[in-house]
Amino acid sequence: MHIDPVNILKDHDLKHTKQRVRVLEEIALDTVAISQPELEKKLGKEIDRVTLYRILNTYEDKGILHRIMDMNGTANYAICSSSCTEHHHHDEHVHFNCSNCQKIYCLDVKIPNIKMPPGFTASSINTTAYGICEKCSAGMKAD
Amino acid sequence: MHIDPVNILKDHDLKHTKQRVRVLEEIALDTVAISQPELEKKLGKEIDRVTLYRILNTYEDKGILHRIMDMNGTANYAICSSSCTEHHHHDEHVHFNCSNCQKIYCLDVKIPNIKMPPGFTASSINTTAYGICEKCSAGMKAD
DNA sequence: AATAACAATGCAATAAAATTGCATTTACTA
DNA sequence: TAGTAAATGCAATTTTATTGCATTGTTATT
Repeated sequence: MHIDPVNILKDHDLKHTKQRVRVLEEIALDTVAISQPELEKKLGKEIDRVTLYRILNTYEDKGILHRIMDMNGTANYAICSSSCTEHHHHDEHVHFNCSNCQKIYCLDVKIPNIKMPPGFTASSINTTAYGICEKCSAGMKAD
Repeated sequence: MHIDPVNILKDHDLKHTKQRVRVLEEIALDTVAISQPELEKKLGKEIDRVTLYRILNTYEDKGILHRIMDMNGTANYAICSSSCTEHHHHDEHVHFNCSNCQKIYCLDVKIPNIKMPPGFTASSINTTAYGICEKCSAGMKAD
């Protein structure tokens, strides 16, 4: 799947601006989620801090990005699967948060069904595993 | 199970101070997790903001409290089960975050085993469901 | 292509949340 | 009960997030 920022914007009735395109490009670069502070570092010279906040928020609202909170309460963003809509996110896959490099992976593993106790109605669910990722466990052997 | 702050402190080699006792008392009041801002509101007159931060941190380090991040990146705290130690938390139960009252419940539901992809080694896992809790769904009928 | 309408951006100011250093107070030990 | 070390409170600072408004840029229409 190839990401085309311009089409994504069109599909969601968002105006085409260079800042919005840049944000999507940057996030599409890697398959892992990128944190808000990292984005800020990378795009800080091109895009105002406040604008970045606003772009990320509208992308989340529109179902273009999904937001994953890490252990420290930092927001991380990844591109949504095509099934996400403005009204409901379908990021029901397991996340993996590496405690070494802090990266958050969207794993190709579905969240198992979990039965809620009487009275509790779940509309969405998130599970994230913490540990050492692929790259770090390879790298740690080498170093 | 009855919570005795004084014994908890002793068991973990922590000095007995009235601030530490108050924090534990406050958290033990309810079975649901309480957010850092709520604690601050409740204890703000008795305990300095900074002290509260420090107490919560040491409690987490010692395995007395576990911290659950909600959707907004706000820290919530609940008393750990007895099996938690200084070196490893065992809060491997499902959390439920009510989108109405924002409360976080520690459900008596174990997280199912999830097989990680090759190269990924998980040392802990967290799953939280979002939706409407028991009390809110009852209350919403009434109101 | 020009322009009108409106949305997005950047900047400045403000607010909120978290952290640090240090003087004072408090708890535990001998 | 005196000494020691740790915990607390306060002030200052830093970091993160939010708001208002003037300016710029995008799109639809002619």
